[in-house]
Amino acid sequence: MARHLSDDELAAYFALRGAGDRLQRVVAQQLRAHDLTEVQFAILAQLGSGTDGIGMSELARGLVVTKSGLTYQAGQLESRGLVARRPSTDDDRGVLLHLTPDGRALLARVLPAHITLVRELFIDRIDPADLAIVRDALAQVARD
Amino acid sequence: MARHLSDDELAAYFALRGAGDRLQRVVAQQLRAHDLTEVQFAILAQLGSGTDGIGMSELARGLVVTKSGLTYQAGQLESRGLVARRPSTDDDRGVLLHLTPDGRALLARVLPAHITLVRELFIDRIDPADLAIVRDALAQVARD
DNA sequence: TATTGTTATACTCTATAACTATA
DNA sequence: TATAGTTATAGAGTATAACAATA
Repeated sequence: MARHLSDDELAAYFALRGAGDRLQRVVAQQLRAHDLTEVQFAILAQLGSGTDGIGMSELARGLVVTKSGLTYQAGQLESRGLVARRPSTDDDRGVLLHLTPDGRALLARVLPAHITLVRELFIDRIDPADLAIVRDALAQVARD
Repeated sequence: MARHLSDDELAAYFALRGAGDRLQRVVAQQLRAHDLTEVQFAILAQLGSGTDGIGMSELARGLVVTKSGLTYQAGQLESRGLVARRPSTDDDRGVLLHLTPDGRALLARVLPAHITLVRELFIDRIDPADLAIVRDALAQVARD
């Protein structure tokens, strides 16, 4: 078992944490301007990917939160008219969460700003020739 | 202004967020086994870098938290005997926070496990030839 | 029996503002 | 006046456990 990290390895680790933290902080700040937290944005983004609505349990698993935590956040978003609950047709226990038109409109306003931020802070700072290497390397880290 | 991200760019962004989130989640889990939160670990790690103690305001700025937030966390750590407050000699308003022997001992137990985790999850998954590229690229993202 | 979703509840953490003391 | 640090306080968010309804 290795007992230490070399200077280069430590620098790489700090760079990863620094980049991840920076991006998270700036994104959170941008979302706050739309009165959204990161969790709420993640919910809207998930719901925006499909068109059919997503069950509460499945959504909670995908976002790595508890069911009760999601119930709370869904309530917050529902009270603002951004999402709505619909009973599931296949499973009488189920509830499908989906975007309202207002929710979809908000997402459509927020996403471009989000993308611009990602470009400014991340993509545009990396030599295009290196981007594939960075992508593949980081994908390995996220891999189970 | 660019209005979208290419598939490759999007994949790179997801990889960065995925890697950052993954690392944060796993590290938090490991720290929880020592009854430490990430903030508390960050405080201990900062205090462990030097030997002289750090002022509350300076520490709060470094960790991007408010003074009152740090007062709370310092109180948590102090009640567990991991840190101690000492009045500053140069500035009668100041308080220097420093590690107790117990705090230093805990840090000495936690750090190797932390380093092993970083190696397993990050360093060892990247081709050594690519590590410098990843490091430099990510350092650009963290840069102001 | 297991799963879906909600509720009640308690707890942790964070920030704001007010305050004291010193620079 | 500004800064160091604490305190009081309130608010947001999260998890646990108990619950009802359905699979």
